[in-house]
Amino acid sequence: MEKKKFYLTTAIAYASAKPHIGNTYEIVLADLIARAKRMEGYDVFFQTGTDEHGEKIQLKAEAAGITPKQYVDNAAGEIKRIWDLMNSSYDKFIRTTDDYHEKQIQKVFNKMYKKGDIYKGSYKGWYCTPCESFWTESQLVDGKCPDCGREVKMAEEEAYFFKMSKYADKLMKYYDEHPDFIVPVSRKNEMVNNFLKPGLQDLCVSRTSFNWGIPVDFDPKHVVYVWLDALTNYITGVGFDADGNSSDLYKKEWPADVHIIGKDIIRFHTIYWPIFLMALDQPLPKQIYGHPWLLQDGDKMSKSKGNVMYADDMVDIYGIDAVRYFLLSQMPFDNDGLISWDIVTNTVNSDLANVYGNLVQRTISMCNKYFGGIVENKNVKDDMDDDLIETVKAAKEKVFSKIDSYHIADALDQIFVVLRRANKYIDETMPWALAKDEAKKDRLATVLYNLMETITITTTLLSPFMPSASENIIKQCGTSFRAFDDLDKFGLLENGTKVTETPEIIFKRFDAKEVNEKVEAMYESRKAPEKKEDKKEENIVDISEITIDDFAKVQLRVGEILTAEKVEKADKLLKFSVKLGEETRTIVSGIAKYYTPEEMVGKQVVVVSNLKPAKLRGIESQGMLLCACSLNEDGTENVVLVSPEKKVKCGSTVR
RNA sequence: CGCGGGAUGGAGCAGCUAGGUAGCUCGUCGGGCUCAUAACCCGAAGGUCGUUGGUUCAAAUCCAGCUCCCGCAACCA
Repeated sequence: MEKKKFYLTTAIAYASAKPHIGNTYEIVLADLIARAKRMEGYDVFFQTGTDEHGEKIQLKAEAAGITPKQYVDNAAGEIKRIWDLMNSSYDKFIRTTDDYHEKQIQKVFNKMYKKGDIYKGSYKGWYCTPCESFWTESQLVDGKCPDCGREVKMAEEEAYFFKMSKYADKLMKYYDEHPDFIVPVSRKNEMVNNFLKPGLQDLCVSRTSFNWGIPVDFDPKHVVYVWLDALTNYITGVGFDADGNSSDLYKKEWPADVHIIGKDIIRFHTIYWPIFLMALDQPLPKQIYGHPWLLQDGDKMSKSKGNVMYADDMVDIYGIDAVRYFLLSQMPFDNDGLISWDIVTNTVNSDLANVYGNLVQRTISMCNKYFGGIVENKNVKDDMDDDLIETVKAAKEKVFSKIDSYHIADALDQIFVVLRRANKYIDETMPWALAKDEAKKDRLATVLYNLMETITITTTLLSPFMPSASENIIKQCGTSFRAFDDLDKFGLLENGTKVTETPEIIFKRFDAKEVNEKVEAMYESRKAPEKKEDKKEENIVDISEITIDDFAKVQLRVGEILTAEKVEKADKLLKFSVKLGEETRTIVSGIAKYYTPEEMVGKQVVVVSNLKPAKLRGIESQGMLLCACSLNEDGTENVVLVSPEKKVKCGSTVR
């Protein structure tokens, strides 16, 4: 019988920075599913890769003084290194800078254009020249600029658009007919209520403001929008051809069985991606699973907060499989998971070392001690065996049904129920007592056989989660992985199996204090060089000296705050009118978290008075308030207004 | 009133779709055992299931209001 195919993908990782442990979760999760499916007998194709275009990468490359291509080569290499380090068994690693991909994107764009789904248009709107901004009809006040009240004119900026709305009904219908399309379901409602019901806007699918992207071949000053570029990897990677000459691999694998993605990009995968596919007359993926995030100290992980946890650092300390285990066991199905060095240490110790590792260790050493390492079932049964055996036999079904519904932590928990049961079985049967009585030798043999059989089956079940550790254990047990079809049977372990004479500890215990010291030292040793690099990369201006003339360009003046109010629908912004000598200006500032409007009124502040006006939440801010900013111990920001030390005349210059 | 999620013993979670004695892991305390990685096994303490009201013989579970957190969106000159 031919094997059923199973095509799964991760989202492709954005090649702008080293992936942290939260990003790494996704590849481990996908890898687990891939391995589990292979074990079940599916013919699995597993694709991952990197997303390498876009303005952000262009800017980062410029800041680093290298070409974007050099930048992404480097970043993609780093991502691939970590994916490999985590022992992920992908079949294909696609990069959006691969030439076959770029060529297909151009074809796809062309095809959509010819079909009429993409049209050349413009950000058209009412343009206020002094304010340099576009307004929609509804934003205008009496037909004039809502900001400055001046005349506006109809203006355009050239761009290509995709007719999203054309496919909206079809997409809704697809949702209805495929209730499992979006997992978890709660996300589906979010998409429908937020985007489909209000009506889909046409999506701008080209950019002219930067050039690091795939050029539109018939209009090369445009670059293809990154999401159209990135999403399409799922078909180009397996050989899709827009002209109809798709590869056999494509014909076999597409549609994908599941796209595994982070919950933050569900919208792109459940709305734009299916619609792009409809436009190409291709079938839609069967399922999108938007997994939750790993939060560090209750916060979304981000580089700016420092002390970010990386997979390779964790592997250095705990080992690959312990890290994989942690990621997979810690993440709830529908809720964000937590991570910290203490939590990892604790989890690894209590689950892997105490329950699993120790069970293996004590069982092997008893086999050696009492029977010279030979495992043999003498069939001296006891009622107390039944519960253990039933628990073992029931595990397979439970584990795989949990994996199928992406309840990964629950699947692991099912296995650990068996392992805990086995530890208890040792206490119930008391092998050391049996060993003292020669007449009970055969009973003792059976007890140890039951334990070894339990270890063989559970270790096989654990192998997709922890491939190399389970292989190691199976080897120490002197046996081999149990076949999938036999996982719900008990008693297939061959008599005469010989365990290793020299068992080695597979999961050792860690001392939380030692781990923390190690981590401290690691962060410390890294601090100095990394800081420099960061500055070079992101804040090139900060480190270069300026001349007095440069400084003279900045006009600082003292202003007095006349009024202050909150900006509607923006929780960070306060709007001020500030008196600067004769004139009064409107200034918007993001300090609502630190100051209330009331306490601001009457204060004298330092204002950058010749800053180019900018629009914030639709309000023009004509200057900037100076604040002293620092990071608190707990990572939160402390922001304090800079104010003249004595009352001075309004509008005084500051130098 | 932009959209959505959450609130369950000290910590992290399950239970809620189909109401009926509140469950798991970790931690704490007491005991047991000695094959094992100071591990393993047993027992105990600890919760009026965010709050108020409603439906019901019966509500963590269904309904309504409220409070507080967290995401998305917007936004930090």
